Amino acid sequence: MQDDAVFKALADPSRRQLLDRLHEKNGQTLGELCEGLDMTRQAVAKHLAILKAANLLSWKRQGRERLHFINPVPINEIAERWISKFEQPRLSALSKLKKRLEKQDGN
Amino acid sequence: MQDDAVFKALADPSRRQLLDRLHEKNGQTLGELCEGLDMTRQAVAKHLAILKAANLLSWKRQGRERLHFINPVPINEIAERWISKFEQPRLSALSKLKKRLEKQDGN
DNA sequence: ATAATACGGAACTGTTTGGTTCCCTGTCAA
DNA sequence: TTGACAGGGAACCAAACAGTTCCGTATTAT
Repeated sequence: MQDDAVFKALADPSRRQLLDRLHEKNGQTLGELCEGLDMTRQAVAKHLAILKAANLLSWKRQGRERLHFINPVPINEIAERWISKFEQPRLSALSKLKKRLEKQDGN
Repeated sequence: MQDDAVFKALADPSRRQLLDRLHEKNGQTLGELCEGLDMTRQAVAKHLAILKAANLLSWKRQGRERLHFINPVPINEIAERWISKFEQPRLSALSKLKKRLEKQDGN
């Protein structure tokens, strides 16, 4: 599966936090992303590499810095392809569905 | 974070496959879900326990069987809470465009 | 009653993973 | 040109994880 890397990348809280940070402010450097993150720079770099491998972000060198840019497309693809498998337009419809499904076979 | 269990649960291909199967046919037993899955019943049971802990499915005993029911609500919450962080309107417009273009090309 | 069926529990194992430490390379400023 | 700054590579470690095997407990069928 192609989306495996994306799901695995999103499975870690630190990586989701990094995406959050990049979403707040795009184009941050490695050092910037490390601030306040209670882990070493190398650990953060590893997480960013995993996110990059999942195509969730990209970066480019600028001098001795590395600028990071988020790529929301794969997440959107999950929303459209995977999650839409369970697609019900609204939450109210969803809870109705759940109840109906539970009645369906059992009881 | 509350959604951590959901992301972790979705990170495994076998678990996604189990959700797929349940989506195709709800209310299946453990044995049914094991069929053709190239792993032992106990392994499948573990996966299902993880999915249950993430509130992605539930089950109830019926005699000596265990019937499984999918719960799409947490996935929808991801779609609404997490994914909407990344400029969903622009992206869905983009993917609609992409689909339209793919129809024209026929590839 | 006996045996097959359907599942539960727990110990054990190899691999993955999140994180560290140590050291190296490239870039900018004084 | 020297040194500080920003990042890169790789070895290493402990914990988590996917999966197995062995055995136990209800439930159903004969």
